[in-house]
Amino acid sequence: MKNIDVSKVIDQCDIVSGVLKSLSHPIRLKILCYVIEGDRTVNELTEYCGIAQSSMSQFLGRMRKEGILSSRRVATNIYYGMADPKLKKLLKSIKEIYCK
Amino acid sequence: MKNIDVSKVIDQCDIVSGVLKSLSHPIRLKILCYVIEGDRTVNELTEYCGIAQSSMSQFLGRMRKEGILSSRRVATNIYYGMADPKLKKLLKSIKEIYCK
DNA sequence: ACATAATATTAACAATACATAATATATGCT
DNA sequence: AGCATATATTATGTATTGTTAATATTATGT
Repeated sequence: MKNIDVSKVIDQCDIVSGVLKSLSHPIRLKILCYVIEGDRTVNELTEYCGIAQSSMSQFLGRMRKEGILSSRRVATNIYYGMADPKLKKLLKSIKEIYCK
Repeated sequence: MKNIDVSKVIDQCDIVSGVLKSLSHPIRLKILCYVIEGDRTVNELTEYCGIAQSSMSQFLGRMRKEGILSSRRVATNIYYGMADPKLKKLLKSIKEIYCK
């Protein structure tokens, strides 16, 4: 196994902890775990998570601002998708570690 | 590459997001990145992070309660170490993803 | 142009987290 | 027993975050 070297994480603690903050809320994590399977509309996500539409919109808006989600409009629907390849990798790792 | 299957993450979103919350603060992340290299005393961690002793103690106490850090007393010093192998793995993954 | 469906924004409040200061506890030394 | 050092706890003010309700915007269909 490779040597443990977290020095670069330490240098970037502010940035990385910010990213992780996005995953630190159960609904946000649930959103991301759903969206990683494919783009979803706000409506789909709202029903899936069982929360108020306003809350969902705020969560999505926040994550879009943070650059981890992207959005595209199709008629009246807006599809959200994963915008950050690193986060995609991280979610997969999380699944590997916590769900086997 | 293996199929993406995050269904189990979804089942455990509450638990997993809780763990990630611990990494979502720059100082807590810094602490963990330092401790993963080997057990450290409160004093070492305090100086390393450059924060007040009381703050450090509260961060450490919190993470110990959450079960991600362990502590053992040696004379007047208390050494903190990683208590959770899964978190250890996760930190390594984070390093892989964000620091290469 | 109007009604409707989907999404976003704003405001107000409650809950949580952080920083700081002050005090308390535990251990070792003399 | 008394003192010094290391660590923990408590209390308080402040900031951040989450929730809810109300309102606004954007696009579609008639």
